[in-house]
Amino acid sequence: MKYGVAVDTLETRELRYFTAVAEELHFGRAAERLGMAQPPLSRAIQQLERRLGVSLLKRNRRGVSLTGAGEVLLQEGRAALDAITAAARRTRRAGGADRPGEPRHRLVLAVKAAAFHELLQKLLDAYAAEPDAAEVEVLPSGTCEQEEMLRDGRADVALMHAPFNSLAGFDSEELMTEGQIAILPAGHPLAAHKTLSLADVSDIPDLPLARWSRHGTYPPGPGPEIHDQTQLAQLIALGRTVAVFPDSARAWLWAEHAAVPLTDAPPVVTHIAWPAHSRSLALAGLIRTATQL
Amino acid sequence: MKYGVAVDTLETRELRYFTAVAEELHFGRAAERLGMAQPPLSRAIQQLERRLGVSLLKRNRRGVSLTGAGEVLLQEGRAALDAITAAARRTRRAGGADRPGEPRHRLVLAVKAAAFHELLQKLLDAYAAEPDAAEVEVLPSGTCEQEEMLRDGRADVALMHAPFNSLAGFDSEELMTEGQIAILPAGHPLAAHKTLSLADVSDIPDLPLARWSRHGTYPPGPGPEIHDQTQLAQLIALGRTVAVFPDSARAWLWAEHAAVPLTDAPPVVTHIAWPAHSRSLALAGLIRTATQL
DNA sequence: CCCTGTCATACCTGGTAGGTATCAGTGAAG
DNA sequence: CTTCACTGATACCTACCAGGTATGACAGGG
Repeated sequence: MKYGVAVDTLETRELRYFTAVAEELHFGRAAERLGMAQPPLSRAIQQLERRLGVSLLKRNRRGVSLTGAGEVLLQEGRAALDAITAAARRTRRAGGADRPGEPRHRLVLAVKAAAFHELLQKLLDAYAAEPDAAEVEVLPSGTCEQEEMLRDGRADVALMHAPFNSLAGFDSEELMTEGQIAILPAGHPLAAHKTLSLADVSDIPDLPLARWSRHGTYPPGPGPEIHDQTQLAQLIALGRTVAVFPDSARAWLWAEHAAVPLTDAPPVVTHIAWPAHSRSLALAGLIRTATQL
Repeated sequence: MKYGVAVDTLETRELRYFTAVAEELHFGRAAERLGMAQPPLSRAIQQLERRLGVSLLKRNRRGVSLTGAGEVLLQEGRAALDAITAAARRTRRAGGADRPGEPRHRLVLAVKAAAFHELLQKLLDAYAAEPDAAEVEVLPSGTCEQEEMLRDGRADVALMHAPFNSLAGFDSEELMTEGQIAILPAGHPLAAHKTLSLADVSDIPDLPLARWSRHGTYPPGPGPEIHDQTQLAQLIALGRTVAVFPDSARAWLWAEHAAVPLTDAPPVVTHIAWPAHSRSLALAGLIRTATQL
């Protein structure tokens, strides 16, 4: 009996296999995705179920579906796999930094592409002036992708916009709060208003709200599909759409744009966020700098 | 070349091995703790370092110490191992619950032993009255151990006392806020005061503050070492110590005790907290019940 | 009724994890 | 200076098991 102890442990391989099957709901496709043959995959899952003493998949005629325990393992397994790859990435990033003078840890800061201009600039400048500042790599991320990047170790720290980003699972500090504005074509009648409400801009007949891409998919609606800010700026300038942004977006407005404050939009809070278990000195320095801005 | 792809992945075994060595700082002892011989352990760590392309340990004459990258891997690896065992535990707990009627997920609620009496009672009663309530197992935990229990899957949800527990890394909802009181022997001169300050109780000559155990160790100081509330209650009754508690501790005071509000003690906020990635319906129900108390 | 698509089973093979024996370096003690 | 004690590394071997191929069992659809 080699097992019988340590049944509360899973192997990385098992997590990867199960996740693939649970996502594909098809052993053949999952095996293909994993770059292996189907039979060993079937067997591995069976062994996993036997070891855990739990049935994870319902093998129906024509396909596979998850049991309750399977759903739990999919959730928890993804989190665990993220933690594992994060460990590998961060370790590798910290490596090689031992010999040349200081342990000059490189920090990766995830930032929503084309946001936080001013704040980011100030932060980087202030931090670079610190005596023992680490090198900071700014990693542009797609819409609301920062959470993933922190979780899987691509980034060490991120600037986030509550309530758009979820701070759940991270440590964070509040940096600033701002209102939101509607960005309209300069010539539009509504652009003349001193203020607007969300209701005012959410159904302007000729100006549907733009829809941002998130992981390649778009929320439903009539508006144009957008995946970068320049694109959006152009569509607004052309009088084809309207968008709602935090106040600091004024920094990149064009002459053809008009900004009108929204009275009832929730305030946007910018946070600096990082994995709760982080203990890096370099990170601590960056956070200190940020909160003292 | 079998590797060359997927270098950003670590095996559970490798994480366990490295963690053991990093904690013991001694290959022999680590191997013993892992129940294996020393040579394969040495080799495994070497392979790990080669795969990551990073040196993790400094092999000095007489023992081993961690490099910067090693420190990072120890931190991140512990988090990953916790996530892995949490996945196994929670999956197993969810198992077998598929067939009998509803997927009757069992929830484990971690509670600091002998705290939250009233609130806990109300919560359990209210939740049990819900139509599709899961079975809730109350898991008593030592001082400030709830975080670990959530992290490694022994618990699904916890009641925590900010600022004593750190909510970092979890999702949480605030349940109640209360002041703190000093609990003194009834006959003591200070017991006659209407209010006290922290300074007043922190150095009463004849009543040193009690020191709570945390993971078997005690903070330094002159006071008696305490590891359960009954013990403490008795020592206070005997006039040997004084303690500071949230207001709700009045529920378990003895006749020989006197409670005096503290004016400058930070308020204690009771939270219900859970892993941020949790998606369980049963958990959501419990949280909803808690916030509506 | 056959054909197709699905997952499971049977059997084989190679890589590798882990064991034992031993080496090699270093500090302490005599 | 020599020797001993204690450390981690190396050499070599074996057994296990992960993964491959071939095939079976079973269900639906034409």
